[in-house]
Amino acid sequence: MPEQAAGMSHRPAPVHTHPDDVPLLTALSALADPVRIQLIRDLARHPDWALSCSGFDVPVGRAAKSHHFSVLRDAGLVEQRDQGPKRLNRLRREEFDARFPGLLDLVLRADDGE
Amino acid sequence: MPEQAAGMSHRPAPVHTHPDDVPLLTALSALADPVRIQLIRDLARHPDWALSCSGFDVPVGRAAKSHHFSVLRDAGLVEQRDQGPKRLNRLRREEFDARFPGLLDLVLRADDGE
DNA sequence: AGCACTGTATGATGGCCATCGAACACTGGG
DNA sequence: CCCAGTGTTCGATGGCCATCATACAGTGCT
Repeated sequence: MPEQAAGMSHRPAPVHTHPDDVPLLTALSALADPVRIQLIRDLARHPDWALSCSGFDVPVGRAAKSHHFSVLRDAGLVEQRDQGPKRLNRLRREEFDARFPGLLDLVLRADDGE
Repeated sequence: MPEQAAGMSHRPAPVHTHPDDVPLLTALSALADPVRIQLIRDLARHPDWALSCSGFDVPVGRAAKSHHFSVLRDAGLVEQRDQGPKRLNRLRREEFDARFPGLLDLVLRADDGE
C-alpha cells in the first residue's frame, strides 16, 4: 500500500516537451543519430507503453540509452510513464506529425537502404 | 576565345551525389545545421543558378561556406555549375523531394518560430 | 531488511565537426 | 602580364556530443 506522506521521496517524473514547442533544428538533430533512429523504429513496431527503456536492443550501455531517451523527450518524440521500477515509452506519432508533417514517416519508412 | 587544348588545366568540376543515393542519416545530418538551413532557404528564394557561393549572407568565412556547400552536395540538396570564376547554385527541389517527401518542405516552411 | 532490477547522475574520454587563417588555384579583365 | 575576385585545401583549434564506468536513487518482491 503506497504511502503518500509529506516528506516522501518520489521519483521525479520525466520532463516532457510538446512537439509544438520543439524547434525544427532540435527535431532534426534528435533524428540525426543512428541509435535514436533505431529506438524510434523499435518503438513504432510495438504498441504504446509496451516497451520499457531496457527493452530496446541497441548496442550501447544503460547510461547512453538513458541519455538518448532524454534527447527524444526534449524533441517531443517520446512520452514516458513510470510504472513500478520501469519507465514505459510511447511514440508521439500524431502530435509529432502535426508539428512536422511527414518527418516521422520518413524515419519509419524502411526504404533507408542506403 | 577559350582554348580547349590537351594539357590544359581545368578546374575540377564539383562532385555531386544524386538524392536517390543519399542515406537518410546523411540527409538529416546535413539539415541539422543552422547555417546550412539558412543557405537552403536563401537558395529557395532565388531562381535556379541565380546565386554564387559568395552571394549568400551567412555569418561564416569563405572556408566554412565552401565546406557547407560540399556537405549540401553530398546530401543531394544542391547542384553546382561553374560559370567563369563563379560557382552557381541550384536547389534540387523535385529530385530531393522524390527521395525524401516532405523533408525539404519542412525546412522551407517559415513556421520555425522557435 | 535485504536484494535484484531499473533508470539517472556524474565525471572522464575520445571523436567528430564547425570554424578560422593562410596558402594555393583558376578565371576574366585591364 | 599583373591583378582582383572567387572558391578550395590544409593545418590547427575549440567545442559539442556519444559513450563508458561508476556510483547513486527508487521500486517492489521475498
